Amino acid sequence: MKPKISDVAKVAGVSPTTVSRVLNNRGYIGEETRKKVNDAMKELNYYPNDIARSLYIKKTFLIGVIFPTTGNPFYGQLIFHLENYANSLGYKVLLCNSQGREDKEKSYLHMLQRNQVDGIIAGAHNRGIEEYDIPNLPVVGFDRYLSKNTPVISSDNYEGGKQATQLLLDKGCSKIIHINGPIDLETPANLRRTAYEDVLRDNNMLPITYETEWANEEVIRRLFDEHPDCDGIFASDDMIASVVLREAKKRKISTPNQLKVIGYDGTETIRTLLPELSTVEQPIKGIAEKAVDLLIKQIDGAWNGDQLEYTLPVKLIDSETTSLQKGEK
Amino acid sequence: MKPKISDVAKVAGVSPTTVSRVLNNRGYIGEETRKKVNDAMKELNYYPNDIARSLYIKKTFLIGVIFPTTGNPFYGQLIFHLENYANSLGYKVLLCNSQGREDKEKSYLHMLQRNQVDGIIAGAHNRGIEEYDIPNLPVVGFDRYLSKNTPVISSDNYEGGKQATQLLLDKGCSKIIHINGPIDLETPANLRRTAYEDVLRDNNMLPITYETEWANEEVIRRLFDEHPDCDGIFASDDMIASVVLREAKKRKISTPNQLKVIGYDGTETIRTLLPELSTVEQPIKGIAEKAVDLLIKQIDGAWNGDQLEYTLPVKLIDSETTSLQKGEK
DNA sequence: TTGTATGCGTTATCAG
DNA sequence: CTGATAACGCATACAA
Repeated sequence: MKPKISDVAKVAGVSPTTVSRVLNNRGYIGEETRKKVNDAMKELNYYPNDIARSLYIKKTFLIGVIFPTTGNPFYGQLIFHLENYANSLGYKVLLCNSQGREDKEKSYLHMLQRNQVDGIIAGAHNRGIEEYDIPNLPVVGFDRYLSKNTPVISSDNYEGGKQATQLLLDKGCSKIIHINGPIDLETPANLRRTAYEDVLRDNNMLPITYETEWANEEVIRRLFDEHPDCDGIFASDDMIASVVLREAKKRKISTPNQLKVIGYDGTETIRTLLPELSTVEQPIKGIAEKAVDLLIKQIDGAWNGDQLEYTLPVKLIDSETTSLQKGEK
Repeated sequence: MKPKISDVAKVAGVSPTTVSRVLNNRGYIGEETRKKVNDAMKELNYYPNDIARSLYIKKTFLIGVIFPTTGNPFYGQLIFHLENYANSLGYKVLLCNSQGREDKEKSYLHMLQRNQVDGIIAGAHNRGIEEYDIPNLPVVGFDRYLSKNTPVISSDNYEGGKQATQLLLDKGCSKIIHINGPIDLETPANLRRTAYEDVLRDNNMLPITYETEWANEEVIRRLFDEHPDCDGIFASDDMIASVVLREAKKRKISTPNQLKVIGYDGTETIRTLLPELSTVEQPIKGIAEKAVDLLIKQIDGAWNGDQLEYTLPVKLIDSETTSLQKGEK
C-alpha cells in the first residue's frame, strides 16, 4: 500500500538508513546516492510517516488548542492566527471546542495527552480546572489563570477598561453601567471591570455592573428597565454591546445622543458588520503569536519561567456609538 | 518519564498483554486482575499513547479539515460543528486555514498525508486542485468539486437563490442585481447565480451580476455608481450584504423602502449582530454532520459511491431589509 | 485466563 | 560515505 522507507530504499538500491539520511539531511551523503534516492521517492510518491517518526523522536509537533468555540468571531479569529503562526513554525493544531463546559474540557485534556501533543494553548470563559498542572506539558493560557505556574497572555484589560470608561465620561455620560461576565471566574478580563470601577469612583460616581455569561437579552432588558436614566454602557464584549444597541433601538433610545455604548474586542467581523460600534480593539494577531512563541519556548526548554503574565496593548476605537461622525445628522 | 504499558504491568504484577487487554476490553480477563490493572493505571496516572497505537493499527482517528479561515463566522461555525460532531464519534480534528491560497492548501494536503489522517473535509473558495484525488484517502467537499469521485455537500443553492430572488420580486423590486464570487470557480454555490438568472429571465428581466472574491467595498461602490436605479440586491453572502447595507446608508438610500437587500448564510453571528438582514439560512449543523457521516462511511468502507452530490434544504429569512416589520415606522 | 514474541515505520548508534 | 541493528509504545497471533 503506502510506500515506506524500505520500499524507497529497494528502488534506489540503497539501505533504509541512507534514505532516512537524505530525508533528514543528516550526515554525509554522496551526491549520486542522494539523487537516486530522491528519484525513487518521486517515483513512488513517497511521504514519510510522521506517526512513526513521532513515536521514535518523542515529539509530535502537535499543539492542542482549547477554546469555547470557533463559531464566535473573536475566538475564530484568534484560532486562525494561532494555527497560522504555529504552522509557519512547523507545528500543527489539534482543535478543541470546549463550549465552556468543564466536562468537555477535561476530556479534551486527556485526549490531547493521549495524542502526545507537545503543548497546549487554552482560553477564557471556562471555570478553573486544577488538571492543567500537568508535569512536563507546556501550557499557555489566554485571559485565564490555568494553574500556578502557567503563563497567561491577555490584552491590557485594565488599560482598556479604563480608556473605555474614560471615553464615556469625556463624552459627557453621567450614569455609566458596565456589563461583564460572571465575577467568580478569576480571569485577567476582570480587570476591565476593576478599571471601570476605579475610574467611576475617582469621579465620585457609583459603579453598577450587570453580569451575564453570554450576550443575554434578558439581562440587558432588565438593565434598561431598572436604569432608564442610564446614558453610557461599557460592555465587556462586542456581541453584548450589539445586543444593547438593538434593545436601545427597540426602546427608541437614540444612540449616541441619549445613550453611548462601547464594547470590547474589535474583531474584523465586528468592524465589518458593525463599524459604528465603538470598542476596545484587542491585538488578536499579536496575542496569538505571543502565545505560540511562549509555548514553543517552553517546549524547547528555553523559558526561564520568571514572567507569568504578559500584557499586550489595546487600541481605543471611538466610533459612532460614542460620538457623532462628521457628515452625520 | 511517562508511564508505559510495561510500567503498569510491572506495578500490577501482570504482563503487558494483560494490561493491553483490559485497556481495550478484548478477550477474557479475570475480575481480580482487571482490578489490579486499573488500580495500577490510576496509581501511575497512565494514559495510553495513541501515537504508538496508531502506528500499529494503521488508523489515527484524525481527520483533516481545510477551510479558508476560522475567522469568518460561517466557516467558524461550520468548523465548530464539524469538530464537535467528529469528536462525539471518536475522531479528532487537525485544523488547516488555507486562506484560499492554493500553495497553502497543497502544503496542508501533504502535511495531512504525512500525519496519516483517516480522511479530509475541505471547503469552498479555493481554486480547483487535482491533487485531491488521493488513492485510498477519503475526502468530502463542501460547496466545491474536489475531484471526479469525491462527494460534495452543499446547501440547496439553487433553491436558495431562487427563493431569495423571488422574494425581492414579490416585494416589488424592478431592478435586481446579484453579487457573487468569481464565476470561473466551479462550485455548487454558482447555482445561486444560475437560479437568480433563471428567475429574472422568467420574468423578462435582465440579470446583472457583479463579481467579488471577498466583501469588497470598491465593487459595491461601482455597482451603486453604475446602477443608481437598482432597487433590489441579492448578495451571495451576508458579509457582502452588510457592506451593501452600509454603502446604501452612506448614500442616503433607505432600506427597505428604496432598496431591498438579501444575503446568504444566516450564521448565528449575523443573526445576532444584524438581525434586520434578510438572508437564506444554510443548515450549517446539518451540513457538518452530513459531511462527517459521509467521511466516516468512506473510512469504514461502507460508502457505495453512487451518490456524489448531497443537497440540504435552506430556510428563507424575510427580515427588515426586505420588508417593514410590524411596529416599525 | 494469561504470557511471549513479533512488527507497525522511523531514527540513532555503531561499525565498516 | 554507507549499512545492519535496536528501540520508540502498543496490539496481535500464537503458546501455555
